[in-house]
Amino acid sequence: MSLKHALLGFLNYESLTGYQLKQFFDESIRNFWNASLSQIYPTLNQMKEEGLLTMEVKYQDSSPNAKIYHITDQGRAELQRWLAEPIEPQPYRSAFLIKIFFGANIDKEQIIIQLKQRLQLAEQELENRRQISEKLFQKFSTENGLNRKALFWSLTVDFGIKNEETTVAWCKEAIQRLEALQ
Amino acid sequence: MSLKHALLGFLNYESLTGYQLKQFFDESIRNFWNASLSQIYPTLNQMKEEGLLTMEVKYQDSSPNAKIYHITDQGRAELQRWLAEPIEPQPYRSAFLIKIFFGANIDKEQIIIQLKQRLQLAEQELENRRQISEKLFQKFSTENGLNRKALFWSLTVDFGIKNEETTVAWCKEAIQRLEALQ
DNA sequence: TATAACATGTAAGCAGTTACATGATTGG
DNA sequence: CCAATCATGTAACTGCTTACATGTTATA
Repeated sequence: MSLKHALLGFLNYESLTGYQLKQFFDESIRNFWNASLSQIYPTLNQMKEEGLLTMEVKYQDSSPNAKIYHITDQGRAELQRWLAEPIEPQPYRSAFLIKIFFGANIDKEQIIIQLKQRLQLAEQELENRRQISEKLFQKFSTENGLNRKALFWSLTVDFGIKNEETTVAWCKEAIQRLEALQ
Repeated sequence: MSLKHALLGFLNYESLTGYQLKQFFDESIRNFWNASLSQIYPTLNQMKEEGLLTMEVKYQDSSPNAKIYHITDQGRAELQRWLAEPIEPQPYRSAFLIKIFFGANIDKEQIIIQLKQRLQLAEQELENRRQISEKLFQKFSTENGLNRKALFWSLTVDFGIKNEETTVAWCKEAIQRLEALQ
């Protein structure tokens, strides 16, 4: 389960609560792995049972009690193992491509409308990720380029940018090909 | 559920058994939506209950009895409705990008190995999809280009090709950037 | 003689979503 | 006074995967 390893990844940098982990997800890896609090909390509990984490209750005056999770040696070992393990290819699924595939069943104008929506979405996402990329460089640039951590982060952002660019290009071409259809 | 609509899409062209539908999946949309027989059979049953399909048993001498499914008017209406309905963006998930994101936790060589594996996979897929594309053109080209159905099919194949190309380019760049790291 | 192709399913489990539940503190 | 932020969960449901179950016919 990748969620577990993502949690281990963050907790290997610093000890955090479930709530904080959710914030880290939202600020960094949301674009390629999102998780809800209602999934994070039970997963952390389970990981504690498995010996990957330990938990410490922090009593707070000005806010509710919080459970801080710490990674264990076993957890660190599991993270390393997973990172080095060869990838198992994930099946790709796209409901949108099913629509395109069966597009001959409806008016081409209706498909064009959907392609234009998809294009707009991709353009927004592209702009969004370009901004993330720029912030990353502003924050973590050193005289020899990005620092080690930020280099890896920027690779994932670059992947997103390249993919959105591809989607934009494909949508535009698809719209043209359909408009050329008599 | 997209699976239902994919099944409706195929059954709108011709009546088929669950087994045949699986073959259609494997031959056409597998690259962006796969389904197992153990998911297809119960889904067809459910769709029959919902009035989207009717079922007819075909007794065969030379092979087991088969259940042929026919789309109903209600099924056709549902397919049209779904095709015209605006898309709800699907969350993208990539365990591989999580590994890259946390790549600073292990030796860069280990990440490079994984990137090279990913690159090889993408190159294979790219070759594969280019062949599919060529076959499509050989089979369905007319004097004004592809016929209507095949045009939509080719759009989905093109999407795959463009994406694999992007992945190939990104992997190569990522490997270079990591190798340049001292 | 075995295995691939034809043909249909059930049952258990997993990962993730959505809805529901509780309650304090801070800022507009 | 209301909404947002902080903080933790449970329960039901959905879609999909994996393992199991059954049986015939054609082909190598």
